[in-house]
Amino acid sequence: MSQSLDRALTLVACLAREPKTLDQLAGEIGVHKSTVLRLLRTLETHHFVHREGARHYRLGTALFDLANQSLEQRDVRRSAEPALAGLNERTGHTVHLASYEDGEVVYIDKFEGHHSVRMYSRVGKRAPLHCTAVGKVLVASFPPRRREEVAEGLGYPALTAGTITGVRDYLAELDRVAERGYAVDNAEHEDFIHCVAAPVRGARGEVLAAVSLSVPRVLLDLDGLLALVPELRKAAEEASVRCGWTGHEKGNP
Amino acid sequence: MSQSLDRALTLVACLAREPKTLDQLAGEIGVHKSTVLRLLRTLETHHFVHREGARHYRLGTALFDLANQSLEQRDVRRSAEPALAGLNERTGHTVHLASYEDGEVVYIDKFEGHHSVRMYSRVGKRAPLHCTAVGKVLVASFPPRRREEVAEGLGYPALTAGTITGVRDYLAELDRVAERGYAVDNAEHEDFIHCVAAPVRGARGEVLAAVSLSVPRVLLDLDGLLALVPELRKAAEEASVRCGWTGHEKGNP
DNA sequence: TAATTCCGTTGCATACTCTGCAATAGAAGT
DNA sequence: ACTTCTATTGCAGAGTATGCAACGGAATTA
Repeated sequence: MSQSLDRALTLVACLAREPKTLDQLAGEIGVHKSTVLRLLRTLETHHFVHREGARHYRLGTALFDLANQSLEQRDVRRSAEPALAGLNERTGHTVHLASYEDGEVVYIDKFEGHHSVRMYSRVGKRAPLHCTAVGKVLVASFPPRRREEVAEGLGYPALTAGTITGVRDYLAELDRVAERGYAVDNAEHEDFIHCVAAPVRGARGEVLAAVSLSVPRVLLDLDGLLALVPELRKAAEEASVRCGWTGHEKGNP
Repeated sequence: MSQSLDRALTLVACLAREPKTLDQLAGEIGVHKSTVLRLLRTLETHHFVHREGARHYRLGTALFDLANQSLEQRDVRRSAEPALAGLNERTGHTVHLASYEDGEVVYIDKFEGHHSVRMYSRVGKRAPLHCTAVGKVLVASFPPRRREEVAEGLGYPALTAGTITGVRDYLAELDRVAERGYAVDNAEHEDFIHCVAAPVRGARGEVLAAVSLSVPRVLLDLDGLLALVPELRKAAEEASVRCGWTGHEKGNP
């Protein structure tokens, strides 16, 4: 592990929240300011950070550039876009596209709901596997052995009253999800918001990502949300077709 | 300048184009693979890169996250969004929001045109100041002395037949832009595409960014494009108001 | 206007981190 | 089974990053 690189990346993460001064940064990561200065200078030449006035640093534009290039590489995202935009248009609710990465869910695309009450999220944000509809869909797509492995590696923090907090319960839930073909998060991640999710499949039937609808409970009760499932699955299927999917439901090759 | 950090950031830039193997990367930056491996590992723990299968690395999701957090901080972007979306909706053409940074233009937002012929660009991309409408608007907003400074620092590469290639011509153009309140790029950056741009101002009248309309010439001739200027200025003004602008045209406080 | 404080910046010597090498291990292909 | 290719690890030396302390400039206070 490279010390200086590690420190530099930590600096970048610190700056993500808000612009900061040299001293603030030095204090936060516990390194002398001269060191921080030098790291910042290198980051600056690569446009990773940018000087704001004389005494503040903020994130630079290389991040935008890299992120967009990276997103363009994600074929699922590009392929799924029209289907998700349509779903968002028709339902008026927040649509997320998420994939599995290192024991977490990562949001790779988002379409804002049309209502004023919105869920807070962000492309690139990570979320737990055990209490999100997308997480359930993604893990449910794994072969049984791996499913257990992953399930056992989770910490099951209880984020709301409804959060699943044990391996057994989670595995049982995954079975249900795999069988039904969609997952529900009944305010298990955030109070006041519930979601449904369905898988997006690729050419060989493998699950590439999960699409979800996130709706504040004040706008729609659980039955209302479940009534949207056919619409959701239609969109997920449309996205799957765009990703090269041809076959039908099942199959873990 | 930190060597290891410099190398690591270069690696990230290399990965932006496409996923690569360890050896490829080592070759590209001219460093032994064991070194590259260690840098990649650190980058990986920060989610800057991600292992794809066993022998490929791609950009990680931290980039999305940071980029989006950073964009959320850019007040201009958030404030200008509705006005730009409206302009895009009404005209059907590509709308860009750009700001000045280190002698270049940086695109900080983009709304795709509705036509199949599109301009290639990307949020985060950088472009020259001398041959873009947004560049002219941004530099024209500087006080005279600084304007000259910047103008003299440019290289004036001729990207098309119409590109301005000298300091004098450029300064004269800036005068016109400042007077008219908008700028034109008559296929000076890319053949086949021409643009018009106008400034977005903040509370004290200072120019925060520039909005532009980019249109392929096959869709609209120059007169047709210029006919859109009032529409463009209306949108730029609307955005300015959202950014706290109250006064009228002129004024460099 | 002068004094004070707060930051950012630079030079330098030291220590430690990073680097390159060479050997190992493991996978893919023949 | 053998070859080839790639990733991975241990080690010792070199070079780089680090912390310190002093400097300088700007803003703040008296």
